[in-house]
Amino acid sequence: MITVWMAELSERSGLPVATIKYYLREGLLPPGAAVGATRARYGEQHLRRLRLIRALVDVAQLRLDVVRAVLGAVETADSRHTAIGAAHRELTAADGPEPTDGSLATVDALLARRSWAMAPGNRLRAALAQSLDAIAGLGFPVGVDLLDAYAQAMTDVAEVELDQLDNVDRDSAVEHAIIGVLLLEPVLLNIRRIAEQNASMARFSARSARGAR
Amino acid sequence: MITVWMAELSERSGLPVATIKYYLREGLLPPGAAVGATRARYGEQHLRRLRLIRALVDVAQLRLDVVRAVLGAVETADSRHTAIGAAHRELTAADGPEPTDGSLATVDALLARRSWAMAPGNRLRAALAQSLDAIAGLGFPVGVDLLDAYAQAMTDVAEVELDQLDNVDRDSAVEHAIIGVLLLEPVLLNIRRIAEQNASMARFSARSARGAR
DNA sequence: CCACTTTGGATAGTTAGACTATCCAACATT
DNA sequence: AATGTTGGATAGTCTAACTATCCAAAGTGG
Repeated sequence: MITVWMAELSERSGLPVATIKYYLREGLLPPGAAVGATRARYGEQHLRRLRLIRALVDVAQLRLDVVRAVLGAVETADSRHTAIGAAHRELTAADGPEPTDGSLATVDALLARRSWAMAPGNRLRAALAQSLDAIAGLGFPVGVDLLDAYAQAMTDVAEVELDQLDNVDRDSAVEHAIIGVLLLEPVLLNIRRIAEQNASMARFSARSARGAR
Repeated sequence: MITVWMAELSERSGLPVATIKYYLREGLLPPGAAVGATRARYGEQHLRRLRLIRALVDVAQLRLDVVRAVLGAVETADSRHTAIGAAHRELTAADGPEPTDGSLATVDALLARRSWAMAPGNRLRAALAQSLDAIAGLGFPVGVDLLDAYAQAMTDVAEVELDQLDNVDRDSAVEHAIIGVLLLEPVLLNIRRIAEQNASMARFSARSARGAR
């Protein structure tokens, strides 16, 4: 196993030594193997962890305390299935206003239509209800057909995503679970924006053509 | 038209007077109608704007400078189509590392497969490539079949989303465009997480059953 | 019409998050 | 033995988003 000093870890990760020390202090990076009181060696996994942290911060826009929570929770998971669940659990913050009964009912109806089961304490139910409330509070409630379209689309997507996860060796399953849950979000959202622009442009041209006729 | 003083605007929006003054200074909220040097009246649109700002900050996690840019850009748009485009443009920040040629080629191939056109300067192309690079940099490149699944799913979704936009009166089209682009993102992501958990659970149980047989 | 309250506008202070820099004593290298 | 790097502790910086204070001009109640 290759091991390196702090200086090289800094160089290879592209992060200043001071920042790596900060991550060590914050418990985001496990300490290196101590060799005497003022020296420690770091391995390949430290480098991989640093890169993962940076990706979560830069791409997924997570705060460091959330990164620590996700990393810790996923690490203690004993399977891909529980790893995904743990990642979701840590990412679904229990903050903001309580969801209304109406939005909770909407969510439950959606779950029922798709025969989706959900453990009693799962915060995703409340989180979805909260995001519906936020929109309804602005006067534009989300229609049932849009919710169904989202649910159908995400059902299709989830199958393909899990296919990918099956082809991964056990060691990197944890990292892969985090990547699958978090880092694919911007990919999906960017594609949504492109699709929206194109669909919008198609309708716009169609309307102009009709108007000009 | 109903108009109110600062005190009532604060009360009805739930925001402290100091915060509303801050938003006025920052140009997020248009000034009220001045009545003398130390008095101004605010209308219903100020209240709606404040609620929209809070939703963009709390739900869509936008920074205030981005909120200002989005609001400004969308307001000067002359149709729903251009409003959506303007919102996307302001949201697609031109930061981070340059995308690699490989990821750009992957994006272009995807666009070609779906016959999606894109204006030359559109930053969405680079943004999508960057998010692919971030994942590839961790050693788990995104497969073409996953990209296609995302593209198909988002194509379906975009049609339903635009159907909603058609049923909206001209006045609130701007707000609706912002909501459609930004506030529906958390809804979609929450549904994705629920769908993933269920798909993951289904496979997990299937595997356990096979193992126990 | 006069004491009292509210407001707009300006300015200064606060808090949280994420670093960044400095020190120092203990090693290790030359 | 001189020089240089490291771990560990501590303190300082920077930005974003408020939050608080002040003050003079305007209303308002009596």
